[in-house]
Amino acid sequence: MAASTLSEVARLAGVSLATASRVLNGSSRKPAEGIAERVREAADTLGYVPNAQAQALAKSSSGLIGLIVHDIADPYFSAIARGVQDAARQQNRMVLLASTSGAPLDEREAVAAFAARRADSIVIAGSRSARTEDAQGNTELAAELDRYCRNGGHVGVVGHPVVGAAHAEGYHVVEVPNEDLAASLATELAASHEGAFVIVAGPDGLFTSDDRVRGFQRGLADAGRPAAKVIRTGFNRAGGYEAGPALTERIKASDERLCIFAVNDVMAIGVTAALRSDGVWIPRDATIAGFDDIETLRDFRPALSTVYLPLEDIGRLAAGSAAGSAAASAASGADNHLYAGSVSGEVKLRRSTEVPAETPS
Amino acid sequence: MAASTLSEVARLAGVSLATASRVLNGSSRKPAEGIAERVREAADTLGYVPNAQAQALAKSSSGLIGLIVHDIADPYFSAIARGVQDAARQQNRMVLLASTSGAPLDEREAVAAFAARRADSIVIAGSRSARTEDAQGNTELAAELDRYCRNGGHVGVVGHPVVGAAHAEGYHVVEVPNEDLAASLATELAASHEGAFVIVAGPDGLFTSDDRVRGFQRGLADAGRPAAKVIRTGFNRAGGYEAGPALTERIKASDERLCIFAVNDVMAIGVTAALRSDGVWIPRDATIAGFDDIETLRDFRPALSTVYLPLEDIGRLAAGSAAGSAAASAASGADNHLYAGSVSGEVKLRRSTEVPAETPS
DNA sequence: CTGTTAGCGCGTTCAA
DNA sequence: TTGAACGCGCTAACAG
Repeated sequence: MAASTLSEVARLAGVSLATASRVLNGSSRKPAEGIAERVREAADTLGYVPNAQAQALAKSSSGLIGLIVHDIADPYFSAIARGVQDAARQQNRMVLLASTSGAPLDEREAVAAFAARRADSIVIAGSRSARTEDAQGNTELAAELDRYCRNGGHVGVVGHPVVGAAHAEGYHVVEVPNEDLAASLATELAASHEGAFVIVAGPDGLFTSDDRVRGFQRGLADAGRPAAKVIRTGFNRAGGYEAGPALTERIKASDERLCIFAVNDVMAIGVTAALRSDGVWIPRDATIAGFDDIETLRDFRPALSTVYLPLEDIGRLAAGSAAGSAAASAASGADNHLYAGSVSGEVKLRRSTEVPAETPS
Repeated sequence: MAASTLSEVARLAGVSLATASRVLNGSSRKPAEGIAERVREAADTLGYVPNAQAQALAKSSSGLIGLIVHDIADPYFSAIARGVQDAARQQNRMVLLASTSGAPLDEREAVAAFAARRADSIVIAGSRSARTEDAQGNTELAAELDRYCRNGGHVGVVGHPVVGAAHAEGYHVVEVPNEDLAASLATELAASHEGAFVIVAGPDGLFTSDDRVRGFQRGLADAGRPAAKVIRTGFNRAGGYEAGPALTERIKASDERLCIFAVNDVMAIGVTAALRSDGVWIPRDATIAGFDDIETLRDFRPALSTVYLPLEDIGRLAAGSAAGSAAASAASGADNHLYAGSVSGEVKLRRSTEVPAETPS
């Protein structure tokens, strides 16, 4: 990766390094236009590309935003990534990507790598977990983040603070009202559904999943309904699919109509696919709702009832909380290094939870 | 972003910089274990994180892979991104992300930014375009890439070479047999479909789209069928949706069954949604096929006939062609700086192109 | 085997 | 305004 350097440009233009630097990169002091033109010309003929590494080293600011996701191919994360990317663009920065499949230790490693690259800020988009097997990983991740923040880094976390993380300066959280929205969803569903409810959830300890389960149960309770049974499975499409057989059995065994709440859309899709292969049709034989309102899934049939989440905005906010700390602080009085803004969602009832008016042919 | 430096560690451990460096970062020379332990301890208590920028500057190798996509939230690109990410992980590198919405000038800028960061290699995943309005952008992009390659950079392009790019050392292309696969698709469809065909394509000049159109027409011709009419629209879901009305009209006007080929899956989904809103049902009133076999869309009903593309492998290959140049060169005899490997796909006929056996109730 | 030294490419003080 | 010199943090030649 050899390329022409600033000193080469300076020599060709017959000026000093300092002058060339002032011309080519934004400086407060503006050299004479005559000289400037010569320098620019020299840079052009040499095909000069400033070495960002060296600039970063000299200025100690890299122009990098680190983004940590579980899986970039998951539409949930790629939507957030788009938001982060957008914010980065506006801040004139670039996005460094890391996929960790959710393991705290991998995330710790990613944070360390970002810190090594002196990323200006880090966005952590994956759901936090409180599972015992993740305890050590969480501790180490928290320590790594803490150190990063202490060194002047900014962190934006989506959803929940990292377990055990200190409320350090520069540490921000984009709050996602998973619980309240799930409660609203339950309330609305309870209004039209008379049978029982079942929740297809992610592994115990996964905050996002747990929040949605808790909220849904609360909504049910508020509506005077008994708590739903909870099936634990993987937090992805495959997990939903695996939950299929148990659900099929329950549906076929009872005359009562069942309403399934899968804690995210891709799980709901997995469940639907599994049920379908068993001859159970939505919404004829049972109804189902998801969460996230994933864009790619909106054309699904039956249209999936779900909760819309402004994923792109979430990413933008998380990425922006680093650069726009001042604004965020101004908006919220106290506790301003924890708060990075919050977003709201919206319950979307669609065909998958419609109660059929009458039996079709 | 201040952090403890190597010299601080060295001082605390009572050794020289060089020794500390040798201990903490991989070096051929291994210091005595007693000293090494002291250094590691010092690094640990200081929370030392090596400055990758400085390392890169000294070694002139950044450990960065630049990835250029049109839109990271598009499942096609996020699947490729996953592959790139995976390859990066294996190479012990990190991925730098840039979304450009397909404008060559934006891509040029991204390449420059990657070059500035001294990325070891750059992967360009978006479709190339030969539209006249992109001519200047293509030229500049090609020039930028050329310079990058000449400076020792490696480039991996998915699908088509950048228009006008020199076949420079370090320039690789992952060939995607869009045309042949589209021809196969046409052949298989022609075997069971008796009516006319229509193609819903992207803008004229978009290589990926044009290739698929050409291949499909060729397959049709080989099967003794007349060429399909081509509707030009946006290369995304919205484009497909917009093509709906025209298709509806055609379908309702004629008694003949129509088979639609949308040049990618998301367009096919858009078309399907539009038709459905007009009361046209797939595969009852018409059939449709897409291209890409997007994972998130596999649970769609009616199941979409399409052409499977190993997107993740494509990303892996494109990213690997930089690091594994030697292997790639060995595999292909001549022309080895252009060839980075090729992939194959597979026609997947599903329900969306099934001819109904008889009319249901 | 260890320590010293000279860059890597650039920003930024200082004098001039 | 311009230029010379130093330092950013680290690696890789040397010398010891």
